[in-house]
Amino acid sequence: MDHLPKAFDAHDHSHCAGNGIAQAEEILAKRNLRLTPVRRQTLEILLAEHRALGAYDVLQRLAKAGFGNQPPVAYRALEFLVEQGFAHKVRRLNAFTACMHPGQDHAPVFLICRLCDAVAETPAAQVRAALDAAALAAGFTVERSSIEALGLCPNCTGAA
Amino acid sequence: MDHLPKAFDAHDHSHCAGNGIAQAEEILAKRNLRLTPVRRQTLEILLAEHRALGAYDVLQRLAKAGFGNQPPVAYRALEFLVEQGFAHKVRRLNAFTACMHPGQDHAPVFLICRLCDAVAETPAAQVRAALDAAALAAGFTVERSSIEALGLCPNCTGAA
DNA sequence: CCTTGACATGTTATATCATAACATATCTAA
DNA sequence: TTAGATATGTTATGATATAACATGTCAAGG
Ligand SMILES: [Zn+2]
Ligand SMILES: [Zn+2]
Ligand SMILES: [Zn+2]
Ligand SMILES: [Zn+2]
Repeated sequence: MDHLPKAFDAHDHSHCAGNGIAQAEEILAKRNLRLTPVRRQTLEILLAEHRALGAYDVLQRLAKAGFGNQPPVAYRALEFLVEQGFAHKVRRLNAFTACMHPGQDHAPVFLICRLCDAVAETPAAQVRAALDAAALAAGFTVERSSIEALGLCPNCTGAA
Repeated sequence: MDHLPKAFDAHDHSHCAGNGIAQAEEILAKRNLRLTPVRRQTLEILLAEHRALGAYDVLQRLAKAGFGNQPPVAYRALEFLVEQGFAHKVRRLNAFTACMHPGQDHAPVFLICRLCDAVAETPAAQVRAALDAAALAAGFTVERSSIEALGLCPNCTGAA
């Protein structure tokens, strides 16, 4: 089993975090939008782990870093990151995770491990195509989609 | 465009409701489980429309029908119906909808119209297969999945 | 400069969604 | 007919999310 998503594989995670911030800065500069301190910190919080964090978890960490600790502080930063494509909301978890391919237009497919809570974003083209075809047959136009699988990641498959 | 899902097409809706209850009764009898008054009423409430209702909407209707009006009343009935496969939770909406193919083992794919709120369940085999393949490539074992599309139904596509 | 308008943040309050825990009632089978 | 299992009622609280408004920051145009 090669080419595992980073979330399921040992890797130099400092790259993930560093790249995430760098790409966000670059893309936002092109769009004339600002990666303000709260937004930056929020993205760093999400990038710190390959899993999804609830808004209140994020809020708590923001508060520790010296930002306001009222819910809108977290929700606004998260909303911005989601709109700009640097984070996604995982609906099954009511939680947020950093996007692993910012800049590339993509509808994410999430694999969520129910044991270790790892969240991986996996290539979606085929799944999207199948969904679009099913929708088309029903005369339905897809604008946004959430595709999420809950199960066991490779590391937890044995331990089940 | 033929073979539209009922949710998007004019149809004799009394069949949907009647069949839904009848099938639930039959299946539950086989399983030695009971379609109690609250459960039955809850299923009727969900079957009444091809859309998803929040638990508190359901609760309000249950209260009007003479049942308790505390949240657990609705959540327990909904949980039972979901476990037994007569209803699904639509995660994007935090809401519940009656299953259109009870008895058949299936992971649903939902098409949710953002204008008229109609929710249709559409054939999922291809989409599921694509998702399973993507997961397999990542060494991930899918146990449950939610696949939901938000967009415009055939009736609302023009009106957009 | 300095004003002004857009954007961003802080804060209060409240809305919405969901479950824990325990008391009471009903059904089923020994 | 009584004991255990299942179901319902009720209180209380937890978890998630947004509305509304006050304050602060910044960058352009005068
Ligand atoms: Zn990493
Ligand atoms: Zn895992
Ligand atoms: Zn119908
Ligand atoms: Zn519609």
